[in-house]
Amino acid sequence: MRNMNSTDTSSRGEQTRHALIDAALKVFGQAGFDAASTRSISKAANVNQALIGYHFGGKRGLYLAVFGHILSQITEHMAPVIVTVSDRVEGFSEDVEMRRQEALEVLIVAFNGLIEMFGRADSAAWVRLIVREQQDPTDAFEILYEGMMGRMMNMMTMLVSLASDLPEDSEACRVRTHMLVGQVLLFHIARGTTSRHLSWSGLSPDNINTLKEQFRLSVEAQFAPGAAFQ
Amino acid sequence: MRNMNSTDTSSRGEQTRHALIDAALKVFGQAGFDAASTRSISKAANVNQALIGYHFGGKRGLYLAVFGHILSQITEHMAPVIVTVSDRVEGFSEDVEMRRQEALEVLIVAFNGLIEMFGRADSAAWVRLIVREQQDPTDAFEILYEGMMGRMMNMMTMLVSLASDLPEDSEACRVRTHMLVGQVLLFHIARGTTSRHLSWSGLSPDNINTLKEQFRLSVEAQFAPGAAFQ
DNA sequence: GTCTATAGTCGGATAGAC
DNA sequence: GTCTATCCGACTATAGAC
Repeated sequence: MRNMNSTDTSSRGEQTRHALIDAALKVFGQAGFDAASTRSISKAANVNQALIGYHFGGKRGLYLAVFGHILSQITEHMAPVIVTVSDRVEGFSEDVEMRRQEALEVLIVAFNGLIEMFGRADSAAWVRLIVREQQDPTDAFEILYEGMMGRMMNMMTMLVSLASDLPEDSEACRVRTHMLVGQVLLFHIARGTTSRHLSWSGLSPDNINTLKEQFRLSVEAQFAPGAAFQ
Repeated sequence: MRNMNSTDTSSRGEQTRHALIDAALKVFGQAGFDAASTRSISKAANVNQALIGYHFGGKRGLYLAVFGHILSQITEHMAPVIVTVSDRVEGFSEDVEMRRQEALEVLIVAFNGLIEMFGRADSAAWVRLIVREQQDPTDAFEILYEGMMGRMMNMMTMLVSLASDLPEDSEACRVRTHMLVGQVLLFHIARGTTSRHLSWSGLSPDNINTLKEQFRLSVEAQFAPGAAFQ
């Protein structure tokens, strides 16, 4: 029954690694790096505490491995969105007004991808970890930013530029892109205020749809041909 | 030289309390509740470690006292804004279109107050603490929400309602208000991404002005009479 | 109200048997 | 690769002198 092939991803060691990363994601997300103890993580993973040292070199190594895992999950989810965007950008019209309209549509598609990703049930733990890292970024944040987030921000900036009159490399364009991201992400970041002000507990599929709908309305107004989007 | 009056706010004990709260604000903000040690706080405050127990009952008590301090600072800063808003709302025109325009102006004033408050140099430490509490709120967050943030969110919601066709108690109105807050706050919350994507280190007065300017443009577009703000 | 000293706890790491 | 046992440092809280 046991598979001796060392490349088998279900070998005993691999199972242990997976169990630890999975448990660490939850425990680190819940408690933060310092408050999370290796004892509680190993207990949640049903694995011996000493194995954290063996497999990851220590608590910090496990933490970084968790971010590697988050990166692969985000990449997996956003890859199709990025492909769609790339494809459609290539086919954009030569006509300025038409291109703006096309870019706006693609922009909404891209942000919907973002909203859906963070609407996934298992993303709540990621968000906590990412938000904590944002406060003062360490190597763990580098993994995410270099691996995916930077690319995504640049893609969004390009779409904002194409959907407006702002040059892609202008500060205004980047600021406005950041603001759009803020419109979406605050619901995930500021759980405390969200749940009280909106009486939303967590983010149900209904809540996600409301978010997408209201975001679309907001963006369409901001990028309307007549809008003072200079 | 020494003042024996027990109501004197500069008595030795008061000085100690202040020094501890001040140091705790910085250290808790930097490291988070668990990673911050009472030793490092008392050292930063130039005060004996045992005095945390004496004055605040323990580490947790000091943490709550810090939030009380943040609340008083926020209240102090936002009080004049709230007064201005209240005054101007009372004088709003009967005419629907005019009132929308007036409400939009006041809305921008209110948000500028928010932007300025979080632009203050000393607010960086608050933001860290507030963001951490948002993840899973405790008594400390209650202090802020009950004391100020809930009131502010309701005020913003009222202004959004008056500046649009959305009923004040509708979900859409609250969601859109939340999105506006997100547009502003992400710059403070997501330092890691902000600094990389915008090449902003911290938030200089120039950055704050850019923020206010771009926010105004965004809001004017969203609330333009022709906009699909249903 | 302040200080020193310490009790009591817990956490991360690791040696060494299997 | 896994497990037990343990070391050792760091932490909070507090007793008790001043």
